[in-house]
Amino acid sequence: MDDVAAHAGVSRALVSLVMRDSPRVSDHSRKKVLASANELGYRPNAWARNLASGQTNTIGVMLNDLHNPYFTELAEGVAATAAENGMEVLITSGWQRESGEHAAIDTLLNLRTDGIVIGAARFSGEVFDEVAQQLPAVAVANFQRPDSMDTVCNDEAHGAELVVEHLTSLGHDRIAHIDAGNAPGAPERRRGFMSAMSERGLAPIVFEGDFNEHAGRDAAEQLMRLKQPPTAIFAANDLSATGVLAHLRSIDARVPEDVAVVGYDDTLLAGLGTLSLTTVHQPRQLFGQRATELLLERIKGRTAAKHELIQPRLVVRSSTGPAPT
Amino acid sequence: MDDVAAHAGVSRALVSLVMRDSPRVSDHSRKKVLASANELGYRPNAWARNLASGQTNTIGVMLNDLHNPYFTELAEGVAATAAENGMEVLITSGWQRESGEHAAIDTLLNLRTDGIVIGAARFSGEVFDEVAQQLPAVAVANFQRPDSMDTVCNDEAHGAELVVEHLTSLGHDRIAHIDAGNAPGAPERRRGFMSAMSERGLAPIVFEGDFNEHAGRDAAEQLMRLKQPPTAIFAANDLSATGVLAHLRSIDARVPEDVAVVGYDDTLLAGLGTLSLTTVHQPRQLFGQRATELLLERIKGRTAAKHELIQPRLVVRSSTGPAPT
DNA sequence: CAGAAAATGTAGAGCGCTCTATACACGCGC
DNA sequence: GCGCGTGTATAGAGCGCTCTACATTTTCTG
Repeated sequence: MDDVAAHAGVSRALVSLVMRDSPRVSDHSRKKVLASANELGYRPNAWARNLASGQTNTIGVMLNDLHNPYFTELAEGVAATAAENGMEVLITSGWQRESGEHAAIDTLLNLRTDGIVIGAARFSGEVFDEVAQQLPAVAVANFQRPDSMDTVCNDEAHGAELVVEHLTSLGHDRIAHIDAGNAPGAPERRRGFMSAMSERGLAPIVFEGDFNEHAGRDAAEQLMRLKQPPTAIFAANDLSATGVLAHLRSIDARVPEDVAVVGYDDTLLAGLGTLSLTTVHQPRQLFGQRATELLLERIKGRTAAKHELIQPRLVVRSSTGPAPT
Repeated sequence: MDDVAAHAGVSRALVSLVMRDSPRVSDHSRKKVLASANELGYRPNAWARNLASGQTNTIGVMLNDLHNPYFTELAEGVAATAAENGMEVLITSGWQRESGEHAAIDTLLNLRTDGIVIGAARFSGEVFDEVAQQLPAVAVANFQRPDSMDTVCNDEAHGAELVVEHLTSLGHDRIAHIDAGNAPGAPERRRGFMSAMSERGLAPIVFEGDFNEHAGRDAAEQLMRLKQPPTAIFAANDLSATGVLAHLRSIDARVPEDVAVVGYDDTLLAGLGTLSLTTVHQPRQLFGQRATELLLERIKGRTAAKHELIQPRLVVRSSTGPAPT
């Protein structure tokens, strides 16, 4: 910076003002400085800048798992909203290990970004509290709702209810749900399914499963061996639904004529022509947007915790149809 | 840091040594300082540390697109190798826009991370040169091979050759390739296919396509309307192959008895029981590992550019079988 | 055309750390 | 008792920037 100042024949302070786009600089000086900077290949040092200014203009995003589209779309929403507000985004990932998550959050805390978005749920409540105590933070898709930070969640239960509503309106009454045990989000989906069914006076059939294809296939096999097999199967997620479809195809059951199948998440899979799966869509980018907005409020000084619930919507494709009569 | 020093009754320099795990500190002092730091909730400020030390102990990873598993697995490989070497990883994404890529790389350059891994290919050669001039850098999956930085590429052509070899060994001789125009990697796959075919004295059939399901379906439709339809179809990637499968199913052609189908990339899709696609697997984590290793060499002072080619391997599943006689 | 207000530029004290040089204490051999 | 090496601790000068307070110049106003 000193070199640029000398080259342009001005003070270091002026160069600093130019680099920060201050309006307090005349056009003439600005051009002169910019030209010198360009000529010398000068680029402000972020570490020095942030140290001196005490702020980073950066939002840290800590993701549990980069492979999961859920989190990457969340990050995309954060990035878009951050960009609108002139902030940058730095991402760290826990690579699916809890130790990794701790390292990732530590990196961000050491960096003292202006705020942190946490897209992961493996931490215990105390960790959330500890993080929140150090920096403005908001957790996404975390069902613990720590009161020390804001949260943004999808209304899983409502998604399940939408499915039940859709299927019953098509005349289905023997509806089975293949769940995913205690995996994140699964208990909420199960509860939503069960209460939506009982509200309609229907007996909820729940089979144990998981968030993968194999589990879907196994559960479907058991379900179709029942004396009265269900006319509709609501799988834990799209992948699990894929397993269900595979089994149904193997026993020559027609979809949706004999059995209707519903997934959850609206992943790439669901949209494939071969599967064309009715599923529940979550506006995942919106999660990132709301999270960032809440974070910006926090950065500006709000302290009371806010908890938001985002509503999913049903995407009807050709894996569901009227119940067989 | 001053507070911790005062609390522990030592100098600031000693606290600094303790925080950096220096061996030059007695056990007694170390414990005392650590206890004080813990009590006061002290956490070293990364900005100040990096500014003063002139190094960041951090590798920056710039990805074109976080949604693409290709890049996220690359990043995972980088993270793993970086961790082994005691370095941290910070990720920025270009969100599929060129302007985004520039912002992402600028963030990293301003941060002056110890090195940069670039997992994106939209830049012009000059941008690569400019980046390489400022920081040690390595580009992955970039087919331009700028001589200013190291590169790690997958040997796409070889992957295509593996496919041809597999199919011809099964007796296929009318093999069609659905390509993906000039999308990254596609020209290399096409060239590999064509040369492998001609080497074996076979006429390469190439149809225009893209890296998506729709293109695969359209091309398959045209291919199967030929007077002599191919007995094997090698799609541009798994997604495109999914489209091929969908069309074949719609015209009741059996896979692999009537037509063999091969994808590329070995994504989640290929492994699904319903599709069970023979495909080409790329060791994507290995890319990240090699990239990081090259980068560490650069950081240590190597200046001559290295270009590595990583070999893919064929994963045979049930979408390929002996050619119909 | 004086005087105030606005516009523009500058000096210099930090920001929170690292790192070189140096100090001090201790035990060793001669 | 001296010099020496070894193990620990410290002082203090930066790292490259920002920001407050102030200086200087230009413009506006009656």
